[in-house]
Amino acid sequence: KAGRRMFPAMRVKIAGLDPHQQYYIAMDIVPVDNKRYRCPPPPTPANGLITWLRCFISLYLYIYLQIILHSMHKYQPRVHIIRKDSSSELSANKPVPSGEGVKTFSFSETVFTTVTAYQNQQITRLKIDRNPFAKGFRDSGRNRTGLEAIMETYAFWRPPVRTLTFEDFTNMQKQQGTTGTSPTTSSTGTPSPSGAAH
Amino acid sequence: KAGRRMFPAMRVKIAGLDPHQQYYIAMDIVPVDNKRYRCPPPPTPANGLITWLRCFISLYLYIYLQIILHSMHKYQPRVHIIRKDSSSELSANKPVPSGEGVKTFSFSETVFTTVTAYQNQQITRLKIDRNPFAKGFRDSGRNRTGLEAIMETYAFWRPPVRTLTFEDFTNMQKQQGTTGTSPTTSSTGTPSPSGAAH
DNA sequence: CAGTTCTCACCTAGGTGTAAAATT
DNA sequence: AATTTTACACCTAGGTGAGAACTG
Repeated sequence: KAGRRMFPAMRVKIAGLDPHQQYYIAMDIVPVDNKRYRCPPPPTPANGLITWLRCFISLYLYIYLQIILHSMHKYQPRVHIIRKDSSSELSANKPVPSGEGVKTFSFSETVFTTVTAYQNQQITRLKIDRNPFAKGFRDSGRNRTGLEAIMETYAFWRPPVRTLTFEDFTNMQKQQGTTGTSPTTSSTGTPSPSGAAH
Repeated sequence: KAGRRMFPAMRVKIAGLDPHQQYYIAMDIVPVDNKRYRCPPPPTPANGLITWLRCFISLYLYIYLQIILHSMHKYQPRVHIIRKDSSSELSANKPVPSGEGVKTFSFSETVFTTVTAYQNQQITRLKIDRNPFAKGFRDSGRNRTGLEAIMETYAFWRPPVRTLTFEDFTNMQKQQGTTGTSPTTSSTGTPSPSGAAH
């Protein structure tokens, strides 16, 4: 066991795929630059957090990627949708293919900076308040109430991990069939996950 | 949440598949008869337990099936290997197809009887000694030692749940390619998981 | 009374930030 | 001095059988 889990997690919603076509969904994380960042890190636009909240998500797909990042650097997660017939071999070690039948999406809202210790007290509070595993550090004095609390609860709510069933794929195909034709993607995520040191 | 997890879990090892062919692996549980069993249940052949222990298992595939069974009945788990080109639609609700390209395996060692309360003290001890979640009830006086303890540890050891990666499939295909040609299957399992009542 | 359901203490398994210690 | 590593208390999440309570 090495490194720590990314939080909040990268989440994407995909619509408009061709139900008669098979696709690969790939994800990677690429460096934004070669700079080494020092404290305090530049302020991060956290207002995109709630903006992208959506209520209906049809299918949860958990991928445990073990990605090694360098600390104190900026990274950009990307999502790739690859039509299966685009005859390029897929491998975890090779770069994602490009060209016809391959679409890559990256969102500036999800750029994050890796750290081993939080340099900013606001980031610490954000994570303590949002991550259920950090409940032990929560300041019960400043509890959020009402709609705000509910929204925050649902913003990062996730069902327990499970393996997909045939019914999931059936429902997925049904839902894909009811939408349009051109690929659309939206994402929810924030900066500031802690990264695993090399 | 309803019912309880099957323990020990059904485990199969498959070899001899054609690496250039795609397959579905399916599993179901069928009733052995319509009888309703009463205490004490007939003695179960538990000696097949260690007999089938194997050291090399290349790939773990976790499937969380939610199967509803009736209590106090006997059931037989089955495993199906279905060549993908056998053009019959696969569904969780329809019965498994049969015919060319479909092979079904069932092992009498894995027949089990569903209960809501253990009728046999030996079964209780078996489960307490083997299931890591029941460690709290273990009688530390009768600890097994030496090779026996190691074997028992490995007999039901399982890695943490994770999603498969491309490398897993790559390795899987390599390993399949090195073995023979005709499908072979072996299984480890014992009777007596507790079932979810209807 | 035979079976079933429910609650509970006790586990496994692993994700948090903290603070001290180690490293560079 | 800045950064990383490590051990730790405190969580989430959920799987055990025991035993009480419940049901027909």
